[in-house]
Amino acid sequence: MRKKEGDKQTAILDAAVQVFQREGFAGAQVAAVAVEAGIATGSVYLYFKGKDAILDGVFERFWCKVLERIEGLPATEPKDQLADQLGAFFDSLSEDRALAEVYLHEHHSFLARKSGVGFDAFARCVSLGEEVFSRGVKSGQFDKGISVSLGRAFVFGGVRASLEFWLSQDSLSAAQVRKRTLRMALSALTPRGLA
Amino acid sequence: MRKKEGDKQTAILDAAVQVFQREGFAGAQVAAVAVEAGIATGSVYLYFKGKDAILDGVFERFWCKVLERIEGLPATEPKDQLADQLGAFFDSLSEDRALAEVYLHEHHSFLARKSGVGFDAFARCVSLGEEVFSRGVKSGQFDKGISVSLGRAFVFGGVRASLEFWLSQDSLSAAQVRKRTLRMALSALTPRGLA
Amino acid sequence: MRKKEGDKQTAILDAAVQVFQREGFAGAQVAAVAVEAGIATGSVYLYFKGKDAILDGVFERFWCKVLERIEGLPATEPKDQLADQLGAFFDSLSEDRALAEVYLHEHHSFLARKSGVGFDAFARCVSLGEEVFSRGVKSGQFDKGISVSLGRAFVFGGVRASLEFWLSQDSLSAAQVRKRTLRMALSALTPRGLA
Amino acid sequence: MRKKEGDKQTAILDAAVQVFQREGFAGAQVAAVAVEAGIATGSVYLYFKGKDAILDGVFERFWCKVLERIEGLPATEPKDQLADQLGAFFDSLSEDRALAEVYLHEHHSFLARKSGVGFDAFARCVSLGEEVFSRGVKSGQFDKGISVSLGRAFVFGGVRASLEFWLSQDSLSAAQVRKRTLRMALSALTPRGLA
DNA sequence: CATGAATGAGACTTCATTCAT
DNA sequence: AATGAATGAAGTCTCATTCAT
Repeated sequence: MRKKEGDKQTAILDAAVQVFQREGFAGAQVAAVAVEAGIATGSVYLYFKGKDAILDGVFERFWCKVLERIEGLPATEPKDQLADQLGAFFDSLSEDRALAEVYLHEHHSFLARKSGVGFDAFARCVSLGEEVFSRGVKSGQFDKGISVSLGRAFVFGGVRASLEFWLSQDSLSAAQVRKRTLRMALSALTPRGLA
Repeated sequence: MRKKEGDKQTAILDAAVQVFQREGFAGAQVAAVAVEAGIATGSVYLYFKGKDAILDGVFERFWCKVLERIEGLPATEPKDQLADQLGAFFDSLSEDRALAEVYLHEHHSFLARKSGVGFDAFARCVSLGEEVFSRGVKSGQFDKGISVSLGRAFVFGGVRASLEFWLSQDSLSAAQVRKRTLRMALSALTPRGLA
Repeated sequence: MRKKEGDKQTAILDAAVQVFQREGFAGAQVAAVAVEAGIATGSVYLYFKGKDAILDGVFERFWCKVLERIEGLPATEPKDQLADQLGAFFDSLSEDRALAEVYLHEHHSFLARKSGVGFDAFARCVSLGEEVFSRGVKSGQFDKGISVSLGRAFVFGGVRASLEFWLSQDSLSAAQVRKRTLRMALSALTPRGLA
Repeated sequence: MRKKEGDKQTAILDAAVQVFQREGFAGAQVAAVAVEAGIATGSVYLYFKGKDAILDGVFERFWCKVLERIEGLPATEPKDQLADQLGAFFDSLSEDRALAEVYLHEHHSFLARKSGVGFDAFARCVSLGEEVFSRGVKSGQFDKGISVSLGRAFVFGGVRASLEFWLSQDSLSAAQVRKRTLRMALSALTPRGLA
């Protein structure tokens, strides 16, 4: 797990994801992260202010990547675009099991701080999602009886839970879970009674 | 002898929910729980083996209550029964904001232990949900292209996220969130293309 | 291990010996002594002021018994009488393995307090031993080059160690160890050069 | 990096001996040992796994020193060599009153663990003593009617008791007690009837 | 006398963070 | 910049003792 000497910040984040997954954030020791990153304990503090900042760093990197993907998506039909957005979120986590577990267990404490570059990226992702949702509502593709933020929260939560499910089993592949999850997500937002 | 005054076990659980909400489980001190419960620190250990056991106790009480509600539901149409089950889950949390927050933040560590009376109750709730889902799939009400456990996970996660949303805002009442959430949940599982 | 209801003090002492042997004095809980004695924790404090007092009680009972035996010995030749005294000490411990272990491990803390009925009995035993030793020195049976109290301490310590040895093995019976130990003890005090 | 300043391990052991003597092992606080050693409480745990390990460390150092002395003794007549061995043991303790008291009070708990470098050194000392004893028995200098291990235990215990005696008084010097003790020890093992 | 639930001071130990090198 | 030994505050849990019943 020796990282390129040139990027200790990255090495620390990678190490942190591994250690946080194994021990949980609360149970993880900064010294263990340092060992995993192949550097000295004290060096961690040259790159991060403290333990919390490492977790923030993990999610900052994550959300910036997701944001990048989402912003790179072509503007298509609301339904398709929303599916692409949720898919990007799903993929960003399913590509890294350790990160996915850390997300499931520790993301709430990241959100609680409500500030920082990472939080802004997160908020922007949410915002982009809600924009697409709004467009869909206007065009009648999405149920207008659901508040936009509630709808966004619901499908987001559903995707999150699907990931958790995927991690817990071996029968379904990430692709299978992804496909079914997106179908459910869109279905959830689609007005019923309508064909 | 000094008799058991009232119900200290209950008092501790109630206190724990408050303290865990305020400080988070990791940040909460057993001494603070004791103060909140109006007893001495050491007394907590007469009722719970340790700090972890208190958290287990909180969720054991929660899931046993949910299970009781769910088992008390009449056997109706799969769609209705599933809505009732998810509603019971939603209600059990929306009735107690502090418990809801503790649920959102700490439930994963409860699940990680995978044992105890509380876990059994949780597993039974999951099981009951999947049974209803299965029935619905057979009767054609639910999409048969979704694996039962994935579908259950998705809607469960959606409801969880709706609760989180509800806690974060003031515009929508619990009843409103509940109603829309259940509609989304059922929609998610309903085959599309069907009228 | 239920004791006669009439003598809880005795029951507590008997129980204490068992528990102190198993756990050591420091590791023993008063509650465990109470359980072993078949009474309530609080009741212990009706008979003993505290945990220390129980240990004192154990050794008080022990030394009073030893004193009784020693005082009951006939006045004979110093060599024989000293052997009888040491034998009485040895027997009082070898008759009760648990007590012997407690003696070996905890007697020093009993002595450190230097007061109480038990300590007086102990001091009297020592004194009686030294008297006989002195007589033996005068009559030339014992080495006059050894200070009386040092000689007494040495043989006492030797007997103590023999007991410890006896507890640690199974080849030699108590009687065998006793016999050889007394021979060594007398030999230790007998002037040499008389070869 | 902060280099190891001096020898903290040694400082801790020295401090521990003082504190254990004053308070007894059970009553001693790790914090007090740290203060006595002039370091922070937490630093103790950089050198020792826990409180028990400190006590083990004290006796490990002690027995290794005794072993070194004993192994350095010239091979002479069994009587002389045994006297030298016991003398080395006596000296190692009489040179440090605090250590002697700790030995008297806490050595049994060290032995109870029956493992570690210190225990091996102890066992080796015992073994060397028994070898010499055996040789003496074969050459007729020592009483063949005493089991080797019992004889070793007896004289060992006698020396231990003499040390305890020496600590308790002021009339006899260490040298005087030593001389008389060794005479008694050898006498104890010498066959009688050879009068 | 008897009970045993309750108490709460106190100890061990951990670990995020610092800083001399 | 890098190191890792040192720090010391803080928290969990124990258990001798008390006292209301």
